[in-house]
Amino acid sequence: MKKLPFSFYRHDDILGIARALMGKLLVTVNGQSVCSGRIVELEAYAGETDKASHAWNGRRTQRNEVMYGAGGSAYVYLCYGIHHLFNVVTGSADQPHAVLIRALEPVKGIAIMEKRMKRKADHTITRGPGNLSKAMGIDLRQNGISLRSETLYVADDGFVFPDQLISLSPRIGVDYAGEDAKRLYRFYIKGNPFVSGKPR
DNA sequence: CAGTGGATCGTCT
DNA sequence: GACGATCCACTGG
Repeated sequence: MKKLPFSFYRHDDILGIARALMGKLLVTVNGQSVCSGRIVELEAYAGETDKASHAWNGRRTQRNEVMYGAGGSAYVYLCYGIHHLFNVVTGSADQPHAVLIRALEPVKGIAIMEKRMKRKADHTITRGPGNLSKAMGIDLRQNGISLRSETLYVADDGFVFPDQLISLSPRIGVDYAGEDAKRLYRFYIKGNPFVSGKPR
């Protein structure tokens, strides 16, 4: 079980990185509490040329500043005033690519997740970007930190999903993005109950 | 089931 | 002052 090296993130093949992140482990550590989950759904956001991205057309604000740093850090922001959405920043410096993590299959720390969610674990406990952040204890405090931190990291335990299990679709909730909304930038595991949306 | 609307607040105009 | 890379409860069929 190894933390991914920065070289994993710091190049501009955003779709290649997205594909490679499928099946990796997201880990959070809070004191004695360790939680981890396997990535089963995500979306790529292709920087300045992608209308669905916060960095579209070179948009650069206090909020999305971390996207413009070199890959390998966390971009967390608040959505609808309620949900924290967790992104993996990728690309070389000034190349504001990111991958939104949308669903995990819980691996460790399920009792801790239940406590955070105030309910019993089921297939929805880490389903959807808002839910997984809450279950994993991710919020704005993690914005900008390294993905090789003690308290937050992405790891490879050798597990790989075969290509035949991976499906592509348009991204969720980006209808405003015109032609870019049609891009097949969402990756998910076929039939996995932790994947958001309707089964397909 | 599908469709609708409320929650709730940091961020940008 | 408006709105969002969401979620869930609630409605009606």
